Order: sequence, then C-alpha cells, then structure tokens
Amino acid sequence: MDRSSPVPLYYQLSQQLEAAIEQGRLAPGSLLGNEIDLAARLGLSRPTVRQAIQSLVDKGLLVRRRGVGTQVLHSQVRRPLELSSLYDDLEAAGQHPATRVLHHATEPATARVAAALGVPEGSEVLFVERLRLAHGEPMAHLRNHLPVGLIDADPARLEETGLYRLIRAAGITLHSARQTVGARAATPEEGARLAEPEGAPLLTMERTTYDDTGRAVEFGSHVYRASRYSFEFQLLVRP
Amino acid sequence: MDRSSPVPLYYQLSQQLEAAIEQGRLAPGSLLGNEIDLAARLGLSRPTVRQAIQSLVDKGLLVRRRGVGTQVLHSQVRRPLELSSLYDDLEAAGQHPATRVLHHATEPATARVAAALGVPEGSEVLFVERLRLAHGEPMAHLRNHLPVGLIDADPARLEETGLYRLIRAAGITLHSARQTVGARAATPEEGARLAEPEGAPLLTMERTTYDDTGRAVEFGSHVYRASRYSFEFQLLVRP
DNA sequence: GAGTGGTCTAGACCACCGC
DNA sequence: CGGTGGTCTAGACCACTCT
Repeated sequence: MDRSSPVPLYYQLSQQLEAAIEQGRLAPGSLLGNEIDLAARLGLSRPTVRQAIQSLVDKGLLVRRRGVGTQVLHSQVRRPLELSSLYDDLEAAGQHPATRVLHHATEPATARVAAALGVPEGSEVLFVERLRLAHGEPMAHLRNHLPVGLIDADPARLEETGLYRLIRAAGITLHSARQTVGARAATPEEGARLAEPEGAPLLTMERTTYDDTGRAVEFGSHVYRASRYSFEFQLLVRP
Repeated sequence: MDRSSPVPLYYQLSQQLEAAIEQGRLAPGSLLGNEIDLAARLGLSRPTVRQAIQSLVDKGLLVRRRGVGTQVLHSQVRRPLELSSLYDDLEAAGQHPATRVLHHATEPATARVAAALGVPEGSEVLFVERLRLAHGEPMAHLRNHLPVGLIDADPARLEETGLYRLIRAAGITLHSARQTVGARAATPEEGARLAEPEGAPLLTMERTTYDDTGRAVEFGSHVYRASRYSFEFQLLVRP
C-alpha cells in the first residue's frame, strides 16, 4: 500500500487482489480471510478493505457469504461484457482490422433515426457508412448516424480507427447502450458487399449509445457475416 | 425511513429514490441535492445515503459528477440486461409460452458438453430437448445439458415452466453466464421443426450458466427463428 | 472561493452460518 | 457458540468544478 500515491487505497488493494487471483496466487475456491484481520494487517480501515472487495465482487471475481467468508470464484467465470467496438474486438483478436468509408455526409434524419437519437425528424444528422475488413476480407457493413458536430468525423480518421475511439477522443463519456441482435437473409446487394451469396444468413445489430447525460450519441445499424462473426458476452446476475 | 423494519435503510432510500425517478417526481436531468443535506434531512449518516445513491448509479439511473452533483439520467437509458430466460421473456411480452419436451434422458457427455460443464468426458449428464411455442407457433428449439441430480427435471414440470425457474427452485444461486450469439441457415430438419423453409436464417445462442461457486449448472444450445425473435439488451459502460 | 462528490477512519451492533 | 459479512454512525480531509 502506497499512501503517497494519488491512486486510492481501495483501488490499489483491489488491483493487487485481482492480480493475485489472475496469477493463481489466490486459488479458486479459497477463502480470502476475514475483513477485519485483512484491514489490520494492511493498516487500513475495514470500510476501505470492504470497498476493495466489493469492487471485485461487482466484477464477478469474488463471492461473499455471510457467516462463511469471501471466496475466490472458480476461474471459468470471468469478466462481464463491456461496450465493445468491432474494431477493438478484431484488433484484440489479432485480425488486423481495416475500414473503408463508403459514404460520409450530413442528411435529414428519418423518423427512425430521429427517434433513436432524440432529434427532430428531418433535422440534419451525420451519416457514416463503412465496410469493416479483417485480413482484407469483408466482415461487416456498418451504418451509423450521429448528431452533427459531435465528433470530428474526418474520413481519413475513420479509416484509421474505430468510431468509438473518435467519440471518446471528443471528450464524451459513454454510459450505456441499448442493443438488438437478430438475423436475416442477405439481399443481393448485401451479398455483393460482404462476399456472401444471396440468402446467406447475416447477423444484424442495432445499437443506440448514450453518454452520461442520457443524450444519444450514436445510432448504428450493422450487418455481420454470420459465417465470420458471432457475439460473445458474459452476464452477471444481479444479486 | 422506517428504522424498525428489517429492510436496510440504504435500501429503503434507494427504493424511494427509484420510485420517484420512475414516476417522474425526480425529473430527468435534475440534481438530487447534495449528500450531506440529504443525510441530515433524513436523519441518516452520509455513508448510508451514499450507499443508496451508489446502488442507483450501478443500476444506471443516476450519474455522479464531482464538483457538480448527482443527476437523474434522461429516461431513455434504462436498466441493464439481466440473465433472462426465453420463457420469462415470452411471458412478460404476453405471448403465452408453452413447452413441448421432445427428449429427456441421461446420456454420456460429449467432449464439448464435458468441457462446458467441467465434468469428465463420457460421464452421465442430463439432456433435455424442448420446443418452445408462443401462441401455438414454434419459436425456438432448445437443447440443454445439466449435471445429473441438480434439478428435479420431471418432464411435466418442464412443460409448465422454464428451466431457470427449476434451477432456482432447486436452491441454486445463479451468478453469471457466458453466451455466444450467432446465425446460420436452417437445415431441413431444423426447418421442419420450426416451420421455416430450409436455408432460412436462424439465430443461435450457446450459453453456459454458473452458480455462485463457479460450478457450471447448465449448458444450452438454442436455435431461434430469426423471423420471430431477436435479442435485446442494455449494456452499462464500466467507469 | 464555495460547493460538490471521493476517500478514509475507528469504532459499533446485528444477522447469518457452521460447529 | 464463535466467526463471518451486513449495516450504520459521525466525523475528517481532499480533488474537482463552476463562477
């Protein structure tokens, strides 16, 4: 514990505990030892130790049981879903993502886009249409609508990185997103774009993303090749 | 605030705040008023008030900003995804779900099932195959594998309710689930079962569910008619 | 500078679990 | 019964935001 650091004590502790769990120094199923002793041993107060432990409970790494103790969860259970971007997913998987910007302009909002973004129908919104490639192969067709003036959506920057990075770089704090995932058969145009035959199954996702004021910052309608992509995520049950 | 109640004070407060937000008595975007005054007014300590507020922040209803205050989020942003069961989803949507148990037996675990459930390959597991109907129409084909002896999987009970309710009724505390959602074209057999033509797009979901000891309690391979069903969920961004 | 949330302390009593 | 986490208090100081 480093009291001179600006990093909060509870956060230092939670990071140390998390590292110990990841590295197996705290075995799955083992008990953490009671909070009072732990606090005394570390020279911290019990609430501070509890805050550290609680953050790992929220992450799904620990379970507390009254009268029993705090236990390390067996390791198949890992961290929950984060608001991910396809670009980051591909990059993390070592797939060398690339983006081709097909279209990029402001246009009047359709009823659906206006409803999603919470702007008047017909008002100008930014529309970006992109093709996402991995290893040079098309993976997904991405259509996004954003309020005008929100980001610097220079096509060159859009080809270099993901939309979410641009949004975050504009100082916007993302808060939540509402997603719908479905499937449908490819139209001839979609098939041509994604190198799939007509009628091939496609995964579809619609997503509206909100910042921490509750304002919609992005509405996306995305189509993925089902043969190349699936969504994987982890849910935690609220206690 | 009722101090004689066994319900924790912070929980009473968080429920009252949540109700006030739901009913619009606390307007979206409005500030909650500072924690110290709120504590004094309610006769609570500040940590207790903070705990109540924090639980609503975790639910995504409030946002805290240092130096500014605690703000009610605009209401498009609602609660996050819960570990849902198709049965409950359909029932909540007033779709009158029904279940037909197609198969129900113990059988040796395949390599994939064994890996998902964390049991030895070839050991006996319970296999349940069901067809889920809504308004008498097939919606999904559900295949589940469970460790033997975990639940009382009487076929009659399986037809009456969802698998998750049976698992919970067996005293198991669900903790988390890992899901993969994809799509594929219907085989002739799948088409016949789900009243879809061959080649029709189907949504697929694989899910392994864990209890709070980290033990896998269920592995499901489900197929949904894409024309009738999509997954909708809400994500919160971890701060 | 005034006001806000963020962190931290050092206690206290209670409810639940397993022996 | 002893030990655990769950709740609660009454303070304190700090970091940040806005004016």
